[in-house]
Amino acid sequence: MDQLSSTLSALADPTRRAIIARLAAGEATVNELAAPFDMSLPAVSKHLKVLERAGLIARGRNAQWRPCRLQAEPLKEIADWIGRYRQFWEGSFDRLDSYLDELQRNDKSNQD
Amino acid sequence: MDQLSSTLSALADPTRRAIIARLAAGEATVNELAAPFDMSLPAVSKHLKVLERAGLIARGRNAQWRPCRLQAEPLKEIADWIGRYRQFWEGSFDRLDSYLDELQRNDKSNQD
DNA sequence: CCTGTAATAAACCAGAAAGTTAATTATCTT
DNA sequence: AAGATAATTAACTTTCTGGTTTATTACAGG
Repeated sequence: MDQLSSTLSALADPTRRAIIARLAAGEATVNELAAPFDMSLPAVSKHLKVLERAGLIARGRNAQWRPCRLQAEPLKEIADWIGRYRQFWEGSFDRLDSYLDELQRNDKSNQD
Repeated sequence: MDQLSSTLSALADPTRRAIIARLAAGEATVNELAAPFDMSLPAVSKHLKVLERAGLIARGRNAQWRPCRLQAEPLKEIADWIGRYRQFWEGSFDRLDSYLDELQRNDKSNQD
């Protein structure tokens, strides 16, 4: 799966977004991350694996703990993608102008 | 499913993102949208239903055609969510400062 | 060395997703 | 009324997802 798709699908789950939000406050162990959820530890462990495979978290090692930390870089790709459509939700816009702008931009960054 | 999750999961598919990109250039019928893909028409029809349920497209009616048009408003919610993490991918940052900023912001817009 | 704690792995299950082909509906055209 | 075109619906298959419980691995400390 491409990077953008795997980042988006990793984020398309409220539990995983909550984990990201928690990690924005700093490192945390698996048990700490799991505490707020009404869900087994292995379930949280699986969510972490999804986030890890998407490159959104990294895991260290400290004795029997695996502290997780946020790796936000993949979010940039989403921000970039969505930025192309900003004009479509921001107030009024002239569709033809928008289209022409888009075509011009496409000289450099295309696709998707 | 919550709005943010359904928008993110709708976008977590390259076919659907390509459809969005196409619609940014203006309305299109189902057959027009399906043309670039090596996939049956019903498959595309299903993708459109996913996008519609996420509020990302709207469908009109013109004789036997159902022209689709982009509705980008749900993207705003993603942009807002992701904006909270901008500091984490933009160059260097001081984590404690970031955290404190975040806490302050949370007085107003919380969750997720 | 045994026990407790942190975490992952394995095996399993139910339901959702993404595709297929064949059938159906709706509309225009002649 | 018949036929062609646009699109959806139905029925089905396969694979993925998100959860469970039980078992296993890895480490710390008495």
